[in-house]
Amino acid sequence: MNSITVLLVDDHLVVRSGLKALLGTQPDLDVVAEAASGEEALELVAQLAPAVVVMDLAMGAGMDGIEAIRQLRQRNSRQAILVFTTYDSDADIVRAVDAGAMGYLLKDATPDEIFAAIRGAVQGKSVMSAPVASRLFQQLRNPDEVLTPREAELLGLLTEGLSNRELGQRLFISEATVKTHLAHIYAKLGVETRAAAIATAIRREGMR
Amino acid sequence: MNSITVLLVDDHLVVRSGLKALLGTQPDLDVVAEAASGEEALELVAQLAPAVVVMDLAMGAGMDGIEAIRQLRQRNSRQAILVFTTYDSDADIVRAVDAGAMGYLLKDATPDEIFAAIRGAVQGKSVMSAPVASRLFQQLRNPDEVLTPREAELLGLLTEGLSNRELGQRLFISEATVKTHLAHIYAKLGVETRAAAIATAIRREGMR
DNA sequence: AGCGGCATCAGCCAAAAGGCTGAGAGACCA
DNA sequence: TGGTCTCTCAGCCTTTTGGCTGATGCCGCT
Repeated sequence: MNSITVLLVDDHLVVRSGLKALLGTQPDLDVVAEAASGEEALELVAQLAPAVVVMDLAMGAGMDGIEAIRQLRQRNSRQAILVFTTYDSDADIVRAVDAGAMGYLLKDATPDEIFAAIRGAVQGKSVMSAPVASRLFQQLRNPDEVLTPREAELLGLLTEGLSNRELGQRLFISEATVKTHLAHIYAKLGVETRAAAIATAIRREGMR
Repeated sequence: MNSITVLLVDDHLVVRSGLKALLGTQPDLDVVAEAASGEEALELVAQLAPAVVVMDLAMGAGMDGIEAIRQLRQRNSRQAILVFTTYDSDADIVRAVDAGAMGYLLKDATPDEIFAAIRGAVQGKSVMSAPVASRLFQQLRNPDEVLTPREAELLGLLTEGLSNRELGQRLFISEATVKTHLAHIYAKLGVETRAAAIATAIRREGMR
């Protein structure tokens, strides 16, 4: 019947045309437009009101995917938003779901997974790749491992390579307090040294 | 005339088909095969002897792109190898060129750039995206800041969060030697602590 | 009022990391 | 052959980190 209208958002032309070619093999899926940036996506959604938006998170310049999702939600548009990206970083997943994404697919998903996700999304089903799902579950199962705001702040500075003294100065707290926070952070991250903390933080939060 | 035969190597189906669609618009470019892994690529090159191999560096499982390039070179095959990847990390660029890549393109390159690169590659020209080129130049201008192989190896392990003792055990060298290497690495990276070294290494090398 | 979570700080001690100097072996190159 | 680079190792000393214990004030919830 009515085919499902799809908007593709990805800053890489190659990915867009690949996805378009792929979706073109399905009679019920209809790619009505492509956007190379978040801004473009917002415009096209307003104009075309596609049923599904398939969106990459990393966008070269300007608004990133997360922000685009958030803005789409705010304009209470009723598109189902599917994240389609290369990386499965904890922070990205949580932020995307939080911003209002219906599903989260990795770029190495099989065609069938992609089709199923899009069809599911319009029906309100939320679909995600297996590795993504497992990460989400882990977040939910271990709320103990969620950093407090202050700890997160400290961890952020930690990944810049600051020493305890510098951390203290930057946050206007004593070195003793810095050490206390660090101990908590290490425990929550499951590491024992600041080096490991930095490594896991940068890798798992997708910090750059 | 004789069209240019191309082999695409990328673990993402979407990227492959996008690239294929793109190259399909050019009468003189002929995608004769696609590979999803380094191993597959080696096989297909042996069978089909394409004129150009367009290869992603990050391959999900098994042999990565760099290794594939190296092996292709060792089998003194005469393909021109073009790297086509998302990130422009210093280490990747150097390693790819070192392994024998003819060119280095980023995935946000325009179609024309991609076409030109492929055509240039078969003629022995080496082509690279502007940001890539500038990084390479910087490397050439500051040879003092280039890590030795051993140092790079150590830095790689460092970003896993290992201690000096663990580094030594892993590399079969004494802790004293580890500290020597680290001192050199810090000097070259322009940092003073391992924390900062890890931070800059992960961020600038695109390590994950 | 009481309890728990959060942020703050202190002191003590052991372990790890970092700065410095010096040095030998092998590879490579002019 | 001599110079340079790389990798290897040692000792010594200072600074930094990390582990542990304990403590205070604040806020929010019951």
